[in-house]
Amino acid sequence: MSTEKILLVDDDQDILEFLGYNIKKEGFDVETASNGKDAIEVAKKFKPDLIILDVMMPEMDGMETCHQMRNMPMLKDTLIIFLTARGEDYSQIAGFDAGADDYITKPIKPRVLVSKVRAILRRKGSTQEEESAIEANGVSIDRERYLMKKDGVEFNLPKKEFELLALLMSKPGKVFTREVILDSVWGGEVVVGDRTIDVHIRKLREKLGDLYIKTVKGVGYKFEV
Amino acid sequence: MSTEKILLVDDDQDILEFLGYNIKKEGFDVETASNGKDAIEVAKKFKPDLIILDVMMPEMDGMETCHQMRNMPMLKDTLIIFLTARGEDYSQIAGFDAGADDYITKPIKPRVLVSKVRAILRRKGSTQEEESAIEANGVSIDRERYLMKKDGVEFNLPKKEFELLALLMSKPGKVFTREVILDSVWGGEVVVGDRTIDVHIRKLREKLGDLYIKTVKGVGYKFEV
DNA sequence: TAAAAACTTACGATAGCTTTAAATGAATGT
DNA sequence: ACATTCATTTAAAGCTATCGTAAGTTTTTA
Repeated sequence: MSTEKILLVDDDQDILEFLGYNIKKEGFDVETASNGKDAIEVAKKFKPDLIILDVMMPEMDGMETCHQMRNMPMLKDTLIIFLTARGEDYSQIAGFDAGADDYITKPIKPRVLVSKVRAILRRKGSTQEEESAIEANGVSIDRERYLMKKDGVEFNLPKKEFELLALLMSKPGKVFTREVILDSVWGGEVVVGDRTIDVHIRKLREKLGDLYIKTVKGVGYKFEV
Repeated sequence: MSTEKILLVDDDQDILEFLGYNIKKEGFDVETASNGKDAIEVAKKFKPDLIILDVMMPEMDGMETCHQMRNMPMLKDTLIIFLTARGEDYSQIAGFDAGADDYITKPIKPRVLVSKVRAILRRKGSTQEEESAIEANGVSIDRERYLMKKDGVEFNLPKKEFELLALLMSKPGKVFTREVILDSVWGGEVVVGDRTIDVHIRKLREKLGDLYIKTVKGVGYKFEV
C-alpha cells in the first residue's frame, strides 16, 4: 500500500501550514491549495485519495468546489471532508448533499483530524478487499495475522524480521538494495548501520533455512524463486 | 429488510403529529414520545433504528436524553438525529459530543427531514452488517444479550472488556493495532493512554485464560485461533 | 593476494508489554 | 442519603523480547 495522498484546501495560510505539518508528520503525502479553483487544478494532477476542504472560502466556497469535483469522473471516488467553523449556520451541513463524506468543526485538534482521516480512509479501504497474504516457494506470509508459514507450519516473527521478509517476498526474485531496505523497513529518518540488516537477514535464515534468502554481493538481498 | 422504526420525540404535540404523519406516509414505522423519560421507556421496548430528538424540552432536554441513551447497550447502535431551532445557541451543537449522529434545524420541511432520514439510515446500513453472535475457539459472544460464553458457561463482561473482546473476535486471527483498538472501542476523540488497553487485555485474560488473546509486540493484539 | 563485502557471535540498551496498586467515578444496595 | 461494590483509568515499577552495535571471522571480487 503506497502512502495516501491528501489535498488540503483552505484560504488561511496559517491553517494550511498547521494542518499540513501535522498530517505530513503522520506519514501522509500532502499537497495544499488556497482556493477552490486551485484546488481543482491541483486535484487533477495530484489525484489525492482524500480532500480536506474548508467550507468558507472567498470566491468559490467549499460546497461549490465539492460540487464541481463530484462531477469530474477522475475525482468521483475521492473522499471529501468538510471543514466548518463551529457556530456557522448549520444549513451548511447540507454539505452532505453536496457530496461530502464527512466533516469536522473548527477549531481542530490535530489528533482528532488525523484520527478522522485514518478512520475515513480505512472505511474506504475496507470496501476494496485487500490481499494480505503472499506466497512463494512454500513460504507464505499473512500480513493481517502477522504470521509466517513454512511447509504448513506457522511461525511468529518479530516485527522487523517480518517486515523485512514481507518486503523481500513482495517481489520474489527481485534484488532489494540495502538503501531500499532501510527506507522501507526502518523508515526514512532512522539511522541504523548496514550491519543491522545483516543480522536480521541472519535471523530470518535461521528460521527459514539458508535456501530462501540470497545475498547478491555489492547489491543487496533477494527472496529466491 | 423490514420497515425501519423511527422514534419521534418532541414536547410540542403539533410538531409530533405533523412530522409523524409525514414520515409514516413514506413507509416508516413511527412511535412518538413527548419527553425524555418517556422516550427512553418507549425506546427500550420499541427498539427503533433511528430516534429524532428535540433538543429543547422541559425537564430532561434532548442532549441529556441522548447521553443516557448512548449509555444503554441496547441503544448503543441506534442513530440519533437532533432537532434544533435555528438561531439557538450553537454550543448546542456540542450535541455531537453527546452522541448525536446528525441534526436538523427547525423550521423543518417534511421533504428535507425525510431525505435526511433516508440518507442517514443508508449510511448506517452500509457500515453495519454485523452478526450479533460470534464464536471461535470455544468462546462465544452475543452482542444482543451482552454475554460471553466460555465452554458453555456464561459470563457477563463490563462494557469496555466486552467491546474489546468483540472487536478482537470480529476477525479471529487478525492483529488489531492499538490505534485501531482505541478508535473502535473508545472512539476517535477520546484520549486514553495505551496502558489502558493493556489493563483491559489483562482483565480479559484473567477471565478467559491466557490461551486466547495473544500479544504481537510492536503491532497489537489478536484473538488466537 | 589484498581489499571489500558479508557473516557470525555475543552483549548491552531499550521499547514495549505486563503487573500491581491505587485514585476516580459510576452503579447498586441499604 | 449513605455506604458499598464494581468499572475504568492512570501511575509506577518490573520484565523481557527485540533491536542495534561492536569486533572478529569468513567469503567474494578484482
